[in-house]
Amino acid sequence: MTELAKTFEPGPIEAKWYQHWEETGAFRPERPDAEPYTIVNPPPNVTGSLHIGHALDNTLQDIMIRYERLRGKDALWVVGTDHAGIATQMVVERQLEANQDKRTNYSREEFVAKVWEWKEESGGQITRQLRRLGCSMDWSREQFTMDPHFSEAVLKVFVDLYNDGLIYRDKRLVNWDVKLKTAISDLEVETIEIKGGFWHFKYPLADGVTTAEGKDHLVIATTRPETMLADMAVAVHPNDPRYSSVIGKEIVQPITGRRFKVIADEHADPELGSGCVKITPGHDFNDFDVGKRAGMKPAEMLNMLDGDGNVCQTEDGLVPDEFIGLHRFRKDGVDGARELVVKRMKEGGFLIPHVDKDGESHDFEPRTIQTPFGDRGGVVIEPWLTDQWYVDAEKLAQKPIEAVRSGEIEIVPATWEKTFFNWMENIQPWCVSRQLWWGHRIPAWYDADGKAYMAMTEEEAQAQAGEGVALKRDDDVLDTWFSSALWPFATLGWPEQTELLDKHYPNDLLVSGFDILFFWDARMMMMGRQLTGRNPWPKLYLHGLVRAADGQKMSKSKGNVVDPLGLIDKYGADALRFFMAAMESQGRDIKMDDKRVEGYRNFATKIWNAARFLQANGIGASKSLAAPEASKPVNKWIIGEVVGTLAKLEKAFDELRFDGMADAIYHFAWGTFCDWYVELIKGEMDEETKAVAGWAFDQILVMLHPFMPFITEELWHSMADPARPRPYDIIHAKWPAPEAVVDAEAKAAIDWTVALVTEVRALRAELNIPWSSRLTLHPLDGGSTEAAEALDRMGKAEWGAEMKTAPAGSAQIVVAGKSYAVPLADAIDLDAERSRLAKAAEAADKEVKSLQGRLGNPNFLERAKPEAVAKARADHEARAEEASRLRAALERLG
RNA sequence: GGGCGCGUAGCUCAGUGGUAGAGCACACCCUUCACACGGGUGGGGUCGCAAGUUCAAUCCUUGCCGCGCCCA
Repeated sequence: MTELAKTFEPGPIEAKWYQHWEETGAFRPERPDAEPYTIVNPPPNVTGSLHIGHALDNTLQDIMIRYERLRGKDALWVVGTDHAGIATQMVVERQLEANQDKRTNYSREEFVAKVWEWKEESGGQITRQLRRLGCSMDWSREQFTMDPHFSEAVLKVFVDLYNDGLIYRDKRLVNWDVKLKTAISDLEVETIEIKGGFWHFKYPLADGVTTAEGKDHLVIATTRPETMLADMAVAVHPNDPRYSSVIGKEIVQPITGRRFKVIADEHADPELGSGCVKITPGHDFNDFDVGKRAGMKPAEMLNMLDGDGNVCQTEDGLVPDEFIGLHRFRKDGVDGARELVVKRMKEGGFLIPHVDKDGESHDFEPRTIQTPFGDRGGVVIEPWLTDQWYVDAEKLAQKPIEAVRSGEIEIVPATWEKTFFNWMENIQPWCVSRQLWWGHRIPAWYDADGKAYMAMTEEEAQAQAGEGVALKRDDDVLDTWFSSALWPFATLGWPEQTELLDKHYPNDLLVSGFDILFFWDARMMMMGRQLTGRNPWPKLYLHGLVRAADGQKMSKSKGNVVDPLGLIDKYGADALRFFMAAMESQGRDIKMDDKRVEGYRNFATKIWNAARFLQANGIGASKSLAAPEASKPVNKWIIGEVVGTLAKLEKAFDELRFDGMADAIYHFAWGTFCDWYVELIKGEMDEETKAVAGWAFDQILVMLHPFMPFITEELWHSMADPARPRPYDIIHAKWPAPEAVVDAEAKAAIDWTVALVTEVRALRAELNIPWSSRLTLHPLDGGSTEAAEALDRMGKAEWGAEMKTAPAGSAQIVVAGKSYAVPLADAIDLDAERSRLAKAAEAADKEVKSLQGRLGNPNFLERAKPEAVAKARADHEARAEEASRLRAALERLG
């Protein structure tokens, strides 16, 4: 055995073993004939660094992988990074900006080359950090979504889906980010409430027409007055009697002079404001639908903004010159189109002021507006009319919906299924084109007439178009999630039918945060079913968020981000991992709690010191996988406890109850092995005991290994005799197989010993009896006098002769219904002893009373389950016995 | 407005149709030869509120109050 240092220092041990594992290829040993077990890691952004959420996500996966590896499976944990289109492009653009440079100073090829350069130098920081956490992924097959084979798969998927009619080009409103100048997915839009205004305007009716009430105008209200420049209709509800006479009549827009119709549409709510709504189909999602219903084609819809969100001339040329080039609304303290529109309308007498409750007049009514923001750019999203590529998500969603409904795919915890169905059943077309340079460029080539040719290469496209036809490739790239949706199979070689793919696809489990259920998980299901005909995995485990100690979401802007590497430096990776497991109860968010991490660091130290004790007593590595032969109750008992713990642990693994796993191993190792077994065997170190102790400790190491890989590997080796080193590392050890059962007799005996020792200790503590004074216990009614050794060592007490009555000046204890007198030579504190006994008697009485009440109720006897009645009877008898013993003891005391 | 979840010891969280558990914190004792990052012993909860179902409710149902998240 290698002698252990007095204190456990995680740092050097972690570095040593991780390097050893990686160098020896330990993360994926050759196991060609073993049953496969596969998890793909959610690929972190190549720009990312390890945050606490990654620590949780990856710890849970590593626990599963290490567990299955110990169980002998060919465990493969696929790892890699994601090219993260927008995020990565932003990083490199910011770098350029820092040097007064910008992207557009370069050609596309030059810029993309710069991004690659950045990726090689600074990308993938996170993969180094995952190693600090002890994650055992297969680094030898590390992937990147822009790798050649992966990129080829992406393009193939695009072409195939297009040919299957599942991808199409369409002119629709998209969520346009005016800062990043690209379309983004509706999932990337965050709705935030901001303070805004609600303006009311008069829209004059043309040609002298008046309403039923005799008005020569309609009143419209809006939170976005600037869009007036592209208004194309005013809508009223078809059943609104106030306006039925003006439907089909025309409005003259005061600023542009544009004439357009009053149309009937149910979108106009008669209860809301005046009941009239201005319609700007090119700049509002609702209005777009209204416009389509009114017969307008997307191509005819007016657009008044450019990609930067500045006013441009509309197709009909009616926007006054003074508006052209203005920002959509006040920006950087400079008024924009919104402010000028209000000013001109007011000057023209078309603004209806808002009168507040104090009778004061204002241009607008202050309101809280639900406003869409881009989650990356951080600016207000503009609904913008553009040509984009769309995936027919509705069709692709069908199979995954059925798979989850039928149970082919299990979502854990199941509460997420409702959310999943709700989204999948109302899924919108998925806009997959992005106006970026970094990413998978869309494999579409256009001829002069705008006809598109889909092909893997330009040559193929040219062949389709015919010789001599001038082609131009689509400038856009694909949404990053489009490619990461292929992760479970393209990382294994798909579309080639490789051996790896055959063995490891479908995967066995996916672990992700619930925040990417739609972004990623659902899309893997869609792509998996469509492209491979199979579900990517049968089980999806969703965990929550790690929150700051006060329950707030962690964010850089709040400055409450906890760095997992800092926690590892302070407490060790094993402690952080154990914390993550222990706190992960299905679905709940985890509140960060350093004290708890510290507690698990202490747990690691406890294990460390237990190993030191065993070593000092000549106890080393076990010689067999099965439990050694045992004759002594204490040894039979601890073997049975291992069996019980293993059962609890495996059940928790089966149910993905990480907190249950942690609880089982923690309580066995500390509460059972260290607190009782080790104490009980002190001074009884015969060969049998040494063998059992060494075996039991090995079982702890192996069961703990998935949670605390570093300390267990270190102790695994240091427990071995240097002359006979372990035949394998613990990472490749065999999962416990005790081939033993719980011995009920031994268990009863040890339980009794534990109760005895606990009673004696309580007596000492409550009566303030110093450990220097030895006690003698006299049975009063034939109670057992076993376990003298334990009583001596752990209670500093010994058995005395049987007595009929307790002598004066005795304290008394009750163990398993039998009384013992404890004569105290020194003056006994009678009051303390009396109150101690009275308290115990009262507790027993209270329960007796409650059980009596239940048993006295004929309804209970008749209707309750027989087991419940039997248990109540047994409990009543035992507690009544105990109560009477305690009362008797009290009486004897006088 | 729709959906989901949560309110259990001072704190962070488990849990079960038969009168509640853990860790931390707290109090007292202990430098006992593995461990003070330790050992021992305790105190502490009308399980958010109200009704209902039941022999029995912290657990099931409904309503209310408070908090959080997602979607429109």
